Amino acid sequence: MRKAPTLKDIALATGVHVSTVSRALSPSLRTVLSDDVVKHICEVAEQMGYRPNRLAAGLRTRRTMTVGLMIPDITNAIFPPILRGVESVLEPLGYASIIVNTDSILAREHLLVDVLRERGVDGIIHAAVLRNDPKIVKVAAEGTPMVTVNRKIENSGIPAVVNDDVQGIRMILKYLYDFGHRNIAHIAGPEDLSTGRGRKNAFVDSARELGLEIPGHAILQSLRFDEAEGRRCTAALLDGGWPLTAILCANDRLALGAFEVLRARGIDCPAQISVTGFNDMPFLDLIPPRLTTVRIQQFEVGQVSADILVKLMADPAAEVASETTLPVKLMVRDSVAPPPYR
Amino acid sequence: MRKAPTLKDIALATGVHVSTVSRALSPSLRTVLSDDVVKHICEVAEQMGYRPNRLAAGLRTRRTMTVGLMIPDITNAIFPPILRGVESVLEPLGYASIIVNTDSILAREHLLVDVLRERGVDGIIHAAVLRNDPKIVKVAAEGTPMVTVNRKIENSGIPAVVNDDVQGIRMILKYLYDFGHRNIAHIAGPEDLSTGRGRKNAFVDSARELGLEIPGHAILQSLRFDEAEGRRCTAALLDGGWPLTAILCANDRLALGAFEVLRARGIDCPAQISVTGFNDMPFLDLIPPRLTTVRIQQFEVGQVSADILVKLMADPAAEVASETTLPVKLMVRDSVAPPPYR
DNA sequence: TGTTCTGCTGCAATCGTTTGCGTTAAGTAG
DNA sequence: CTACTTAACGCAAACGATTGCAGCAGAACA
Repeated sequence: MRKAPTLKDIALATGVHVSTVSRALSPSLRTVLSDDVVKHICEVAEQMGYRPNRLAAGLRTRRTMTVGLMIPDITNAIFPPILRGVESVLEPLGYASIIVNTDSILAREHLLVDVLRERGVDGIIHAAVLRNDPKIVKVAAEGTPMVTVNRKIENSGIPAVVNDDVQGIRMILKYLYDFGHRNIAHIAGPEDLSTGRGRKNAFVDSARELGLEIPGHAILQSLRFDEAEGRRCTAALLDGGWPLTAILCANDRLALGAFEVLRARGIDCPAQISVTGFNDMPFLDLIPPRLTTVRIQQFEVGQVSADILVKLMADPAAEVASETTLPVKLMVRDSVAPPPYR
Repeated sequence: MRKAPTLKDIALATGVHVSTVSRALSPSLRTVLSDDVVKHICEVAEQMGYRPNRLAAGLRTRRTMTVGLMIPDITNAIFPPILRGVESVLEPLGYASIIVNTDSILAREHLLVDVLRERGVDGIIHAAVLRNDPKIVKVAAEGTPMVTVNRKIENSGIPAVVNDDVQGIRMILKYLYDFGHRNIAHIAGPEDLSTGRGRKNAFVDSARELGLEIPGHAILQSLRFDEAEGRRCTAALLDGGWPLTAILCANDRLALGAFEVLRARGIDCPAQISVTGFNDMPFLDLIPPRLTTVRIQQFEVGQVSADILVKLMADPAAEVASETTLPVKLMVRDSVAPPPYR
């Protein structure tokens, strides 16, 4: 194991002081040196295969050029595109990312945020926040640049990049309405996530605007954004006896769970019951009956949040939008049809 | 921004030397101190919210407790489960992971391996290696603990954790054969990946064992493991005129591409042409005609590779299996049927 | 009582970079 | 020819933690 060359090694090889080598290798400081010294040092450094030690530099400068990305679960297909969006802006700038999965567990989240801080991340992109979380707010307030994505912590002062949930729910509810649906149930996302609650509120408000009478028991509360909860809620809904003709799900995975239950019970979707989703996760267009859903801009949401984080890392006091809302788009596919004639 | 407390701060608060604090906080060294001093220091540290600075510790000890994970592309659905498998063993041990996407581009891979080394990772799990890659071999030889997963660098001395590709291909080819298929085409994976070449060799060998005559033009060479290449190769295959009755694809995404072309041309799968995949990626069982494929143990492959890496990081000279092959399993679904009668 | 041992803690160097400040020599002006 | 500016570089102190070694006390022993 040959030891990696350090500034000192280069200094020794070139006969100058390490501080001179340091300056020669820094684009902004090399101007104070004479051109030929810079050139010589760079050549030797190159030839020795010098790579700066970010640990040492970070210790001194308090900038590690690494950021932390907190997500609920990387196996959830909507997060990888977000990460690539983040990476697309951060990597060219020289940042690396430490990615952690919180599994939406508060204790894990708190543990992991410390894992990130111990490693001196320059900032955190948080795609897994709960609707309120004092510890995270405290970390941000103590000076760690942070932006939340997809979700937000309500009036926390932490910049958030979100999708236009209200508009998305409104569009898709209107779409169902226009097909003639009046008895529309909603499988809501978890209460402790801003997306869960936000979409539910949007559902209630939009329903009122449309003059729909939605009884309380037609709104089911899921505990997680996954297929199992989709199944549970759908079954409960069907067993409830309300003559629903459509189910508006708070996300695609809940809708996939709904598909399963309907299929198992021999209920045709969309002929008998229409189903809609939210997010438009990958491969959805290959799974029948192709789910009509709302497309969120996953990659872009990552990009925008990274852009903001970069600004914040450059200047923690920078003025950035406290909330950036990206437009969504209705993806019309096959899971919605007119309600059956009765 | 309140500065994070350091050992020095605790030392000041407790009236002892920083070295004493350091020892008190280290489980292995605290035994040399008197119990009450340890207790007092721990209490004060706890109360001040002390978190060790891994940068500083890493600079001194050359261990950062972070590892690098190199994958081709996180949006490829088979990698997230692998990452979770890796995380399941590394995180409890206190390791964090820096994840990078190489996009299977050599130049990016080389760049990113330096990104990891600059940050002083204690080891690298490499799920994106090309079949041969001198630079990576050099990095490993210079002492960076490394294990490759899913793929391998042939006789490089780098421990590899792979799936039993040979057995998988043999099983699925036999499965097709037993249905009566004799004209079986193969869409092979990229030549520069060990999985691509390995599965192709396994196909050729297994075909010979079964006494199948497979003409050279029935083996199409894809350039990437994706749907677009699956489409291209399938189209070329169909246009080639060979009366094939089945297509054995080197992975699921190629098979999904094949599905598309068959559907577009009005060819029924499996009635007219059977198709098989490899990997069993998530959601595959929801996409019709449900693909018959080979399941690899994604999570486990991650676990095992992390286990090995841990051993290597503890002792770079540790004796570890140079190649660990995990068993695969045939997933029988709906995309295979007997060849049409002619 | 003097000596040795042992248990506990302090000292200081070290890891590799960065950076404010001081020093030197060359260059310019008077 | 002296004085003073400026360019170019060296010095050394940080950053926060670890760790070999030294020192000091008290205990045990002769």
